[in-house]
Amino acid sequence: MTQRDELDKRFDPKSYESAWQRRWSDARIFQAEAPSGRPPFCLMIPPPNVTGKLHVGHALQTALQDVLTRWRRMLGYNALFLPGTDHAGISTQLMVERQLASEGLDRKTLGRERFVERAWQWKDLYHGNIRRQLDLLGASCDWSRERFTLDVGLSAAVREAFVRLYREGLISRGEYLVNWSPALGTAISDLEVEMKTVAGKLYHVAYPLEGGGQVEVATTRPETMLGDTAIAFHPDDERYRHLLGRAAILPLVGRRLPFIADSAVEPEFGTGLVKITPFHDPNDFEMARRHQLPGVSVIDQQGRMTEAAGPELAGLDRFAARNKVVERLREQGLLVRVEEHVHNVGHSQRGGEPIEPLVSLQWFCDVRTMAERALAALREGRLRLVPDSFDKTWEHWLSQIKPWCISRQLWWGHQIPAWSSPEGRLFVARSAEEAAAEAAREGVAGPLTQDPDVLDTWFSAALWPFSTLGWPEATVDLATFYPTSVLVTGHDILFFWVARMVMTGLHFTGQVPFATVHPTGLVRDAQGIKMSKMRGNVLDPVDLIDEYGADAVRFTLVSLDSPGRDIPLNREQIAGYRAFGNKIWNAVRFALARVGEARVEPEIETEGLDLCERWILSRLSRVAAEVEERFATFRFDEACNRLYHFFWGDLCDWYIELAKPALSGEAPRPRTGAVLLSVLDRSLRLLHPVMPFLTEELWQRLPGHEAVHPRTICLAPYPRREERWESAEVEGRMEVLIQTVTRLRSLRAELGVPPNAKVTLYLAAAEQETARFLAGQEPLLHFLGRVDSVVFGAAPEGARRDTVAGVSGVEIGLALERQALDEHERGRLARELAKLAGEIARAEQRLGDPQFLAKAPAEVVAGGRARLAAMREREQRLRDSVGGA
RNA sequence: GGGAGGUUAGCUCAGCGGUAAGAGCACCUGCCUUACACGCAGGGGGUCGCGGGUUCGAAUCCCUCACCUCCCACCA
Repeated sequence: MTQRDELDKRFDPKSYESAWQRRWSDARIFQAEAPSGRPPFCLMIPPPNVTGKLHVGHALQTALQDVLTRWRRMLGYNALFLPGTDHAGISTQLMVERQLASEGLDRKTLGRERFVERAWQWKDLYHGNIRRQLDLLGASCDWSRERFTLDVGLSAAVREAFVRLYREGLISRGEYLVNWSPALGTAISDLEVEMKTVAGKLYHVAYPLEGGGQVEVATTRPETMLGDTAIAFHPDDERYRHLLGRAAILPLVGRRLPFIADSAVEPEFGTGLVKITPFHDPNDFEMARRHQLPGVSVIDQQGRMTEAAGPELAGLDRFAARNKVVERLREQGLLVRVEEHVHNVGHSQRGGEPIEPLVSLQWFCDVRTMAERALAALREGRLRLVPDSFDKTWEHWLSQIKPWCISRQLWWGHQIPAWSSPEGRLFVARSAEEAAAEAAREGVAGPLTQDPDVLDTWFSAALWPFSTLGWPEATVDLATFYPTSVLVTGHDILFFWVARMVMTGLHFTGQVPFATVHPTGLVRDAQGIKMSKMRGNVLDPVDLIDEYGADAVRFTLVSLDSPGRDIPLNREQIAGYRAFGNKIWNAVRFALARVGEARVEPEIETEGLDLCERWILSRLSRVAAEVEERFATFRFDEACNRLYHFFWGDLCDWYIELAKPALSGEAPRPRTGAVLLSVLDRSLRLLHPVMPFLTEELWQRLPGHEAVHPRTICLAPYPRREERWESAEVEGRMEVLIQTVTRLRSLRAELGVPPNAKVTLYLAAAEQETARFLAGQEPLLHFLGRVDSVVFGAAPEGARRDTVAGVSGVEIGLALERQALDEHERGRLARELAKLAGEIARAEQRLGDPQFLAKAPAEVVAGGRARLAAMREREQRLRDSVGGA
């Protein structure tokens, strides 16, 4: 693509991030093919609210989705990351209503048609925001395939699905008790009800018995008693059995309440008698059905008392009515007592107020058989949740699923494709024309009116994996990309969305819509506390990107995705990964300045290379294998960890340092520059799915990168394991060098040798071969250990000596002027000695245990012996140091 | 009431039978060593929630308890 010249000393993500997103977009790099000869990889975005703003949870999911997509794309898949947005019925409608209110308007006066127009304007106004934010994050979406849940195609899919389910008898309309949100003015599904623990009161009320006497009934909602139609007790409850066939008189109203026996009653609670209010309590509704009891609606859709509640209360808010009822009962001496009572009350998730169970005419979807198939899919392994910790939750929820209330009394959404005639005949059809035609066929005259309700937003979301690809039409996209590959989404919408997609997917396409689901945790603040506006601990991804760059934000989020865990996000960590970006930047800057005419080589063989080059290639192959394995198993945290330590530890701390003498001509080695460039090329490619911008920016500047891919790193092959590069022997030898240098540095620091002091290093190795090897590394020892001369052989009397940890038989010594150990150092050595003595004792005991020798594997025993020997050697050295001072 | 997960360094978390327990950040010491002070080198710090058990060997497996999170749930 485009290449710029100088690599600025300053690492500034802003200088290239948005530019690359634009170039990728202009070049249509992320546009998927259909049809295609390549294997498909397809991932659908969980459509965010079209008028919303992305939060860090979205950023996390998007980053993970994009890592998977970019990784597969680089592996040669025909990758599709399909973006889109959701019309989000309730919340969008609320936003538009709020806007209207600020203009002194409300939706009722505006009328439905104009209100919906306003909502579309609102949608158009905000629509671009989501894309802008996804672009900032670096999401490699195919925007030519963007969808919106309320667009023409998806609306057609929704009507098709509805009509089919209706004709199959799985969707029906009826009057049932539903969760009603008075604030929103609509029914909501069970999932949208949130239980909250509240401190309430339990009122004990005396109900007079017909023919004298009274019984005591306990209730938390006295206002509903006006709708009582019976009193129930447990069938085994001896105390009340004699009441069967008798009746009580409802206070304040005077209605006759028969007694019924039902095992749903808990005899231990209260008095063991329950007042039955069929139309305002779900239990009572069920009980009333079992006993053919009538119901009375005493609360309306605004949460106010109805005429049926009597003239005094009619029109009063339900909570005001509660007080009034209590007052009247007290006056009449029927209030026995009131106790404090902590209990759970269902609240409307969106509206926030206590829901009111009430009876209304709604549409329901019977999902039992679909749920069974969704359960079977998981049990049979056609669907996998990774991690599988949600399997049980899935099982539990789906196996006791109840009908889904899919109608909403809103205006923004998919209007239900059902029309009724003046006489009330119902015609469910894909369009008004189809409904009219059907009515005509049936000889029904008169104008048809469409059901005013809209569908639950999750109904259209449930079709997302296939509706976005053109279903119900048999499109090329559908054939190419369905079923999709992976779904990544927050575990909080497992039931709202994932389970429903699986159900509808199986029902309409016969296939699980995705083979694998990766439920992510919720992003929390640094202390692990949920982010909320009220607490003021919300981090806005756009701010974070502005401050640290998208790559750092992505790397942080992705590296925190541990299985089944929530994600604690803090700025320090992001700053740490921005520093990693800076490290990468500078490593490349170093290489560009030093490699001369060398170029990236698409293929590299280890023949003729020196140890250092063979070592870094061996490490590179291993990290490629590890990363591939971790990506494939959704261990993004571990993948990031390996990449980070490989690049910073192996590549920068060691290889680049080791390459310095070679590149400056002090200790030339064959092809160091080419290896360095080629390793950087592969490293950038390995990192690209997580840090797309930085890696593209730098990769484009590597001389010879065009040989890997002519245009972009996005399409360059993802590096894989190269077994021919791997060598345990090479890594073992390098380990000797690394440990020797490390020990030398420690010794210098421990002895307080100034950085610029002239020092002679004495080096002795027990094994000939090791000695020869170290002798060959002399120039590197000078450079890395900052010593002036190296003498091979035992250190002279009086020198400070030490053994190299982890490498038996290598001894180093520093010839220094004799000086007394200071207190600090003496203390340190004494402590180390004591610790070592303890460890030696433990190791000796273990190795002396016949049980251990007999039962532990030979390698473990051998390893223990070797370690013991090394510890004894070190102990001796330490004694010498302390004693010799 | 049922279920799931957690309790490891000051903080946030990895590790989940092999015996010296890891990372990042924070902290301490010394360094602007010719890529990087968003850096380099060195270092301190943990009886792996408590108590039992299994095992030659347990942070890792089993059990009890404690505390914390979350999900589901019709004691009015």
